[in-house]
Amino acid sequence: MDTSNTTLTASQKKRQNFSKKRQAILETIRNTTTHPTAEWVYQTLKPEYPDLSLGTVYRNIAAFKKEGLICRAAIVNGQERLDGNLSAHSHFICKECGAVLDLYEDVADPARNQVIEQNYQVEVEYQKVVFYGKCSACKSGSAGLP
Amino acid sequence: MDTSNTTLTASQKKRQNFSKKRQAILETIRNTTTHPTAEWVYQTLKPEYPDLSLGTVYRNIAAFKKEGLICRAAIVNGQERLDGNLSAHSHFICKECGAVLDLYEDVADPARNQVIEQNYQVEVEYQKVVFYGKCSACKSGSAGLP
DNA sequence: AACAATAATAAGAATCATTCTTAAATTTAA
DNA sequence: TTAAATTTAAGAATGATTCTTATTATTGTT
Repeated sequence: MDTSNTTLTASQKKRQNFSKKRQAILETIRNTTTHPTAEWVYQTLKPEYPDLSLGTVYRNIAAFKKEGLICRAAIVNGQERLDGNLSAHSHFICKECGAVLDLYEDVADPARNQVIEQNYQVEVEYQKVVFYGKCSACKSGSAGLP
Repeated sequence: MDTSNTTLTASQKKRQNFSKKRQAILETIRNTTTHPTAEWVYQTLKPEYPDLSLGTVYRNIAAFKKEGLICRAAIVNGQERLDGNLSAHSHFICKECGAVLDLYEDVADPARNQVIEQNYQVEVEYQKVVFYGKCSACKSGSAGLP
């Protein structure tokens, strides 16, 4: 059924032609390790794209997540924190200022998922380990929401 | 100053005299392993307390969390899932139906927190491990939001 | 370039979980 | 029982996110 020629589906075409704003939203998320909120992305791009709307940021974030280009790092104080880094890593969340840090220590026990699957008759796709506490800045009292 | 007599602070007194509704909200959360939402608690108690208001459920949940009587198991589909079980355990979240299961396998590595603290100059208070996938019901296609 | 089809956008309304306000009702202390 | 403090119901307000709609931009095709 027509799968061997060079015709692209509408969805494939769409993906090849990112608009400037869409591309900028993705790059902004990829180029930071702050695990930003949608609002932060919007405020960051607003100067360069004065007619950018918050709805566009949210709509593209939803699309990127569906396409697997970005993912959710966490929800902190009711706001989703995004992550453009898809490599396996875990996070530290500062309970005081809300900072989300990347941790690259090995925290996943490969044998563990199998044990869980057997003990509960579930299918484990992935797991997340999140550490909570105070970041170095908040430990020393030099706080301020990043 | 004045700490050795039997006088109780206002806050301590308050805690001794739970209203019926307040007590019922706490017991409802404690007596289920479904990790309910505030709305579920409300709907569950409404028949027995016809004049219960959702605001009362939310207000008491906030108080219980602050007092450490209950905690948050997770946020699933934008809703907080509560946990009256304060013992150390982790959770499995079904990506399909949103079920939150308790896992009692040992997943916390005591040495790990120290490594994280040293490597990042942070203060780790606790960590959470959450497994994501399909629960046994959703694996076999017999779904239905619990 | 001009056209039609498709996709992306800005603006703002709508939604949904949660929090807040207020006035009334209940409980407590004395 | 009376006054002070607490708790509540009801519903308004909030805040993050999603949806709607009309407009604009882009693409593929002549």
